[in-house]
Amino acid sequence: MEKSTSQQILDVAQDMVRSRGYSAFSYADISERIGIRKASIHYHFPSKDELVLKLVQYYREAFSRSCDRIVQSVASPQQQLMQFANLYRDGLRQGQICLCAMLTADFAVLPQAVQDEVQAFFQQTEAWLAALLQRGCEAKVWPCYPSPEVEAKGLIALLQGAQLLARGVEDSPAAFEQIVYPFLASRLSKA
Amino acid sequence: MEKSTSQQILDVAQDMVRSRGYSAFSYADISERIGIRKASIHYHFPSKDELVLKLVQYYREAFSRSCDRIVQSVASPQQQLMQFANLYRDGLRQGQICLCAMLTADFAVLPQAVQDEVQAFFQQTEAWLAALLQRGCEAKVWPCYPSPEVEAKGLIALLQGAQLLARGVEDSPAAFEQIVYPFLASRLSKA
DNA sequence: CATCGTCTATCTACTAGTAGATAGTTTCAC
DNA sequence: GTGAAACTATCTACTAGTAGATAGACGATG
Repeated sequence: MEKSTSQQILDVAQDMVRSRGYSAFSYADISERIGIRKASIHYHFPSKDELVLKLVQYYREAFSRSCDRIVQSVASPQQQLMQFANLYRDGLRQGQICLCAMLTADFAVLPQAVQDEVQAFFQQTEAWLAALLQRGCEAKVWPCYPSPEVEAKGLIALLQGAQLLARGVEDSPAAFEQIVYPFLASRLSKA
Repeated sequence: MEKSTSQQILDVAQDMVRSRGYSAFSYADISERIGIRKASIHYHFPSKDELVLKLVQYYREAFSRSCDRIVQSVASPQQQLMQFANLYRDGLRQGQICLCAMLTADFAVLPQAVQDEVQAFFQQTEAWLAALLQRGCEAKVWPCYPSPEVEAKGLIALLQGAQLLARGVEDSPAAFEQIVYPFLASRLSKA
């Protein structure tokens, strides 16, 4: 069974926003990519704002599921942290950065509802990462820093900044790893 | 003496790109802000691409001068690093992030010449910061990490990511400090 | 008078969004 | 079951507005 039209629209829109940004993609672009007329896209998503809002909600759920999968499947906190970092690395192969990182750059031109959803994404991600850091601290696999929340914010900042810096380099995933891995190694080693 | 028209254009364009992004600002916006017709802006900068290219060159020079000032004026490497970090904090009050961070988000839609200039900016900044880290290491004010270049990349990634995360929060500069300062304190302490 | 900077007026291409029609499916009353 | 009504998903054709860009006129300055 093929994907529904609205799902195709969301997928293409996600790719475009993550690689080009909110202001640089249009209904005409989507229309061309999936072989459907502009008006048909408006049928599924009446306005661009609504499309992007749905997009962020959908992205937040998918990202949340990825985090759940990490928690459930893998043993050590170190491995979990590694997998979390690799979530940010993997989009780079297609020239994509985190949807909400891109939308944060475009923050000033977003409608309020989308801004709120982006903020909610970050709070959720920070909370998840802070919990992971806390588990690792309790399991004594890395040092206990004063505030797991602040530590989580710092890590997410690093991951997002590394995504930006890695763009425009020929081998983006490798550039990302070069920045992120030494940091993870030194910052979260047992000593 | 007032600023020249072309300088006014560059200043307004810089503000707009740093707050809204490349695709979300227009000649019409600039025209309105400085009270001049669109056609007059084309007289000074025939195309948007040329305007943005000049903008990045101008920004690179200005940023470079700020770095020079830091090197020359202040005593300790710690203070120099702090001032460098604060360069990234200060634009946040006006909702601005680093011009080249924004343009990296918009990377896919930029003409080649602008992409090259943005890359050059990062290389220059990394080199400057790596040199500062090396001086601090030799002066034994902080530990010597294996590669100052990689360390510099990581720091810049953190600063840019922190800028993104701090947007959309009510007091952005404070949010920026909350992320960056603990990191600088722990990562670059003498022990 | 010639250059500089600005203007008005215009252009083409594109933007998001709408109107109205249509083909195919589903629902439901009889 | 049949037929009417409603719904889904698409289309063509259009709107009003904006994008970057250009041609040519105008006034000032030196």
